[in-house]
Amino acid sequence: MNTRAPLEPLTFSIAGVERDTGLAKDTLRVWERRYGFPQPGRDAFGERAYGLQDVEKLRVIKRLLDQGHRPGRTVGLPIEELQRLSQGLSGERMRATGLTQAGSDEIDLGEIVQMIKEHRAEDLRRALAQAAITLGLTRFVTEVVAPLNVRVGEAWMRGALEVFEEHLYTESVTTIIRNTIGNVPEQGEHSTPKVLLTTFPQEAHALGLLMAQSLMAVEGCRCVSLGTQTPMRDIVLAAQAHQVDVVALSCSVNMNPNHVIDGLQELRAMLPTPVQIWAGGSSTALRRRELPGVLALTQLDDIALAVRQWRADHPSPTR
Amino acid sequence: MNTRAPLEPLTFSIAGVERDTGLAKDTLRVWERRYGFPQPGRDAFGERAYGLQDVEKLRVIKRLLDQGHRPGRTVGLPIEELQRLSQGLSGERMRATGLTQAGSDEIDLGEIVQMIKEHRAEDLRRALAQAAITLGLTRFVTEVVAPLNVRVGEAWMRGALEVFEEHLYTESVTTIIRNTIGNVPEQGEHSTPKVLLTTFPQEAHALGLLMAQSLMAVEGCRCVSLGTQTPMRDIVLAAQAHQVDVVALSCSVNMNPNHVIDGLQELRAMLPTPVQIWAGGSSTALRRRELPGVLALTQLDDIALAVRQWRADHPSPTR
DNA sequence: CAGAGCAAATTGTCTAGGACAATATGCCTT
DNA sequence: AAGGCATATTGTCCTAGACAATTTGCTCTG
Repeated sequence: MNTRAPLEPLTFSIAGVERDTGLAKDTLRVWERRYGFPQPGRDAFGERAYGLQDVEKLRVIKRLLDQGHRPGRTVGLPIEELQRLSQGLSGERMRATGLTQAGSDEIDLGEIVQMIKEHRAEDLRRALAQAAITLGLTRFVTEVVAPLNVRVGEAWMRGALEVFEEHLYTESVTTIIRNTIGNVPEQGEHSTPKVLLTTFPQEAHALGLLMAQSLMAVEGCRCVSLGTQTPMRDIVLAAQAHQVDVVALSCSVNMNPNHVIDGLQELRAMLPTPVQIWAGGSSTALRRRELPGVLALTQLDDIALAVRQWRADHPSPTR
Repeated sequence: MNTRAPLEPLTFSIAGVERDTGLAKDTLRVWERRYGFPQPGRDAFGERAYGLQDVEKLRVIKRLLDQGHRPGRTVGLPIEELQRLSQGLSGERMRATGLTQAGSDEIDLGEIVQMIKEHRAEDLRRALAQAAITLGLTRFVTEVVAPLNVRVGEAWMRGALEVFEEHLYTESVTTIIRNTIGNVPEQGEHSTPKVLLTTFPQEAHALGLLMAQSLMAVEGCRCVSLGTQTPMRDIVLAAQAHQVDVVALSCSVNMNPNHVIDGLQELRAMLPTPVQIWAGGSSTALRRRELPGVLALTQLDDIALAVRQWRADHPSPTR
């Protein structure tokens, strides 16, 4: 009925693994059948009990799959081999996409990561606030928060960061961005485009949404945010009620790529044609192939471009 | 491999229904087996195809379940009966809990509810911001937000408010409170008590936590918020890392009362004695019986009292 | 009459292996 | 090289049974 959470989670239930890795229960069972991995033990009730090592290996596999590897060639490989693949590819990718540990020249990101690890909450908040003021909201989000997210995410994957440390980071950044958005002058009733921001029901990650909102606010959009996890039906109802020009969805890596694609297509079918759909975030589904009627914004910079393109296509009639 | 989303979604796949209703696939199948509802047709491939009416009825059922109804007595009932139940319960509860429509004398809460229903997003934000400035943060939270939450909750129970309308309300209030907290002068490094704020993993409701944080900030506490859903283990680690005096938990009605009690007791056992535990929110568990070593704050006003009591018990040694 | 204790009913999630459509891969031909 | 086609891969759906966790309803007791 529920997942027994022992004080020391030596084992995970299949539901727990689904939560932690994003791999569906059916998938986990079929991998076990086909590839012989993972091969969880059984608890007193005959139910699968995954070890910590299994879960970690599954996380590595998940990342490789997201990068284009195939299950048949990765699941079943020893962990060292996977890490080699992971290393090789990430170096590859970094050079290919130019994703070096880039970031602002003016702000020392390493110093900020250090503050997180040393639990200097007040210093962290001050440093972030300082950076936001110095750089302005757009550069703060693109040059500080985005690369920090990458670093924090990687540290968390490596196990170098505790959950509560990541929570504090997220909360601090959220506070700073929200405060700074508050200082952006409010848009007039007739400025365009009007954008509805939210995430799908499976997506609980609020920070990406907030980052998108901040960039749009700076660009002069009228933003209506519903927060995270809005049911499909309500996204459609809200778009109609608020008469928005664009529906913007944030999809993080944690989401199942198939769910992202299905969701976007279903949404496209339910929304009237003039309403555009913009999908952003780090979900691999957005990089895979183009979806008709959906604009994929794979980088933060794309947001400003999309806004300008929209304005070029929709010249204001009365001014 | 994925669910075919027809252009006219006359039917939904089981995955689509899971997305739209939040009911797990396993649950949908077992309901069909046990209660004979829903009884979806089959598509060309022998897979379940749910009709639009089924999905709508399932949504109503889901809402009733969230309000405490039991599946055996709701699933299988005709739709009219369900709607009658939906109407009836909210009146019942209102009288039972004595939740009269109290609120600020100076702010017209009915007007604000009206704005939510009419989707006047900008007006809503303005009215809330206005109220926050006029009344100050403490009175805004206790006299405007708290009673509004009750009204919005009631309306939602009655089905008079759509999910997206509730989302917009929550998002708007969050924005205003966070902006206003930003204006509270920061506390010095030695002000006390230092409070860690968060919620248990099952509790996703962020607004109650934010309200508590705002009242504590006004009272001059040093607040460290981890946001919602921190694992038990990390609450303990964070309390130690940040050397807090108090751990404050927010528990809404949505939480299972037994989980609340178990969680609090477990936490009490893991935290050192000098660290106090304050538990607030509308969870019924807090009203039931006293827990040793846990301070239950059943009303918002209790927060200020608790802070003052703490200070009386812990006279500042160096000043 | 409130509360404690216990049996019975309810309910969500797990189990097993089989099936198959959608996609990706490999090979052959031009 | 580029296009077309057979084959392999892979995620999700299917059925039906089982059972632990919780809730409900009853009875006994102070």
